[in-house]
Amino acid sequence: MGSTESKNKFKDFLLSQGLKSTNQRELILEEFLRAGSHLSTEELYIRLRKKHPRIGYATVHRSLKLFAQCGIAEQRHFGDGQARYEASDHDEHHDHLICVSCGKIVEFEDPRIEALQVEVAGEHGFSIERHRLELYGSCADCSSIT
Amino acid sequence: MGSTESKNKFKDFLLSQGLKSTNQRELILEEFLRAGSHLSTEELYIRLRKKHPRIGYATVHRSLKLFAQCGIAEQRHFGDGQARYEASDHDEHHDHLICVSCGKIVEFEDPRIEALQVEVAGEHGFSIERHRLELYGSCADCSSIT
DNA sequence: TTTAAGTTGAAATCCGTTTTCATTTGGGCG
DNA sequence: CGCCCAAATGAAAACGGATTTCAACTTAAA
Repeated sequence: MGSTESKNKFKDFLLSQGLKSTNQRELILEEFLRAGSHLSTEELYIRLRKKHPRIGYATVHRSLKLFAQCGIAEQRHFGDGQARYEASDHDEHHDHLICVSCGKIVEFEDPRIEALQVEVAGEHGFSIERHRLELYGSCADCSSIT
Repeated sequence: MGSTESKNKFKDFLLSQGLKSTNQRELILEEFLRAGSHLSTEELYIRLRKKHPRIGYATVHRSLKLFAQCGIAEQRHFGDGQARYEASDHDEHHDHLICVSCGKIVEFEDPRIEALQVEVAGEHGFSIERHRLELYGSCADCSSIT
């Protein structure tokens, strides 16, 4: 999903919900799209603060929730106790490789794994709505150092 | 891992770390093993409280951490913000199916998925230490109701 | 026993998240 | 344009689970 597309989708969402388009929301969305994925609320807040010191943490938090509601962002939890948000591709699901050493996060996608998930779930009578797959280990850089 | 085996492993662990075997720790471990898996600290605490009102939440919390440290339990997070613990099988890894409707948790294991995970990680230069795979959806019971 | 070190439970603290509330702002309407 | 009201904002407070503190109490080794 492109940057312009996300912005339009957000505007439509605000309109449809009777919510208002504000300067803060625009700034936050822009920074969110610019910043690359997997940011925590805190990280995004700090980035914004540099250029726009009057923006409050609560507004960043609330905006991220709105982004998630309208489908341009997704909330993730990688076990460090913080919620992280990533811009969503929407038609393209993906999973994550996380380096336990340097924290690098790589996205991947494998239809074979997805297919097996559906199969296994079926064997237990489940129909899957969504899933979470995270692989934790060492990336190439960190493996070579040790 | 059998119940007796876990108890012995815990005792060995305590000894090896210069920690003490106490009545509370025994009670908590017994109730933990009896209770079936995926309990939160809170849930285990409530169960214990019925028979042993003098046991404190902090002690339950600390004991569960010890169980995890010595390898007889594993901590899990299923996205409801609470840590849950399960007795660990240790040589047998498994993943989870979670019913979003009734909260039922089913364990499963699929070597084909595991193999693909290793393969995909390798393509990105990662070596996997551990992973998390959770499938969220509706179980057979809940699907048939709706 | 005596004693030093570890443990306990209640309460306090931590820390990310979420809410409150007084004030400000957006934008529809005359 | 200005008015007005609902929505939004930001600072601070509240929240909730996890963790720590600390004085009193156990454990187990000598």
